[in-house]
Amino acid sequence: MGQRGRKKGSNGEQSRALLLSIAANEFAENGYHDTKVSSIVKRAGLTQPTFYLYFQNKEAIFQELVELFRENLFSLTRKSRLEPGIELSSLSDRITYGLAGIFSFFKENPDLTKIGFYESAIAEEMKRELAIQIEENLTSEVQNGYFSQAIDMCIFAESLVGIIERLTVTKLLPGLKQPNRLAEEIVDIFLNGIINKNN
Amino acid sequence: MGQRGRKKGSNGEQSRALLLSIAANEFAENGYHDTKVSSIVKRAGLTQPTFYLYFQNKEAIFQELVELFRENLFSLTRKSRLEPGIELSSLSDRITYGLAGIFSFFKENPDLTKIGFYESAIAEEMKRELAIQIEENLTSEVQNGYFSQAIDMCIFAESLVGIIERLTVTKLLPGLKQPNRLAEEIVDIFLNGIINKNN
DNA sequence: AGATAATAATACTCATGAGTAATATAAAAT
DNA sequence: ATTTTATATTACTCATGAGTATTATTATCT
Repeated sequence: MGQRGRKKGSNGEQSRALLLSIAANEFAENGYHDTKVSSIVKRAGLTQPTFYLYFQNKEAIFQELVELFRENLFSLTRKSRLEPGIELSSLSDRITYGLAGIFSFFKENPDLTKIGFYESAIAEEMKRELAIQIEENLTSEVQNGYFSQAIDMCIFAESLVGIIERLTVTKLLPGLKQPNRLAEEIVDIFLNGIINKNN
Repeated sequence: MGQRGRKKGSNGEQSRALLLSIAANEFAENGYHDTKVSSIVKRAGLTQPTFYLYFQNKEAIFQELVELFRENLFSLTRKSRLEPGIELSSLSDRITYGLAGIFSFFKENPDLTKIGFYESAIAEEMKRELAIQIEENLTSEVQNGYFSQAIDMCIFAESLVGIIERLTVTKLLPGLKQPNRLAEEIVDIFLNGIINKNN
C-alpha cells in the first residue's frame, strides 16, 4: 500500500512551482488538449487531487502560464520604446538592443514562449497586442523623419511580429542563432532592404 | 420515428464534399480538438455513421484538408519562381505578382488557410516547407547580383513566411487589404527598407 | 502535549465524444 | 422484376480524462 498523507519535508510552494514548470513543458511540447493533468502530476511525483489543491482546474494553470508570458513580454516591449531625440546614427543600435532583449527572454523561457506563440486561441491575441505595442513604439516616438512616410506602420508592426515569431521558432529556440546576432540581422533587413545597392 | 435508409436524390459525392467543406470551417473556427464529428454531421443534416462511410476517422478528414492546402500552396510557390534573366527593373513587379497569387488563393480559401497556419502540429511543418521553397526560389535563380550578398537567405525566407502569415491573418482574411496591394507593400518594405532615404 | 492547518494519497464518478452493429430505403445493374 | 450496391438511420459501446469524496500523515500553533 502506497504512502498516504503529507510527505516528510513537503512544501506547498515547492509543489506548486514544480507543477507549474512541468505543465509549461507539457503544454509547450504537446499543446493544451494533449496535455493530461494525469501526466503532469505523474512527472511531478504527485497525484491528481494534489493538483487541484493548487490550481482550480486545467484551464487555470494554463492561463497562469499565459499571463506570465504576457507580463514579461509587455514589460520588455515597454522598456524597448525609444526615447525622443535619438540620433539617426544610433537608431539601428537602439532598435537592435530592444529586440535582443526580447529574444533573450524567449531563449531563457522556451516553454512559455512556445505556449505564447503556438496555442492558437491566446497566441493570436498575444500577437495582436504585441503588434499594437510595436506600432505605438514606432509612431509615437520615432515618426519624425526616421522612417519613410510611405510605409503603413500597422503593416510594418504586424510584419515585425511575424518575423519575430518565425525566427524565434526556427533559429533562436533550436540554438542556431544568438539573440544579439538575430536582432542585428532583422534590423539590417528592415532598415536597408535586401536589394543590392552596388548594382 | 425519423427517416431511415437512403434519402431520395441523395448522392455520395455530394455528401462527402459537403462534409469536407463543413469540416474545414469547423476546424478553422474551433481547432482540431474542439471540432466534434457530431457537430459536423449535424450541420450537414446527416448522422455519425454516414460520416464514417466517407472518412476513416476524424484524423483522416483533417489530413485530407491539410493535403489540399499543401498541394495548392506548393503549386503556387513553384509557379512564382522567377525565371533567369529578369531585368532588375521588373524584378519587384515579378515578385509582387507571385505573392499576390498566393494571397488570392488564401483569400478564396480562408478556412483551409487558417487550418494550414494555425493547427500547430502541421502548421509548423507547412511553414518550414514554405520557407525552404522560398529560399530555393531566391538562391537558385536570383542570386546573381539582385540581392545583397550579406543577407542570409534562410533568415530572409523564414522572415518572409512570418510576414505572409501574419498579414494574411490580420489584413487579408478580415478584408482590410486586397491581395495585390498587400503584395506590393511587402515587396516595397523588403526591397527598399524602411529608412527614409530623403533624410 | 493537544489542536489545527497544510499537504498528500486511494479510490472513485461522470460527462463527453469517437467510433460501431444492425437495419432500412433508394438507385443501379442484371 | 429481382438482385445488388450505395446511402443513410437508430441506437448503441467503450475509452479517456477531468474532477471529487474521503481519509491519512506531517507540520505548526497555542
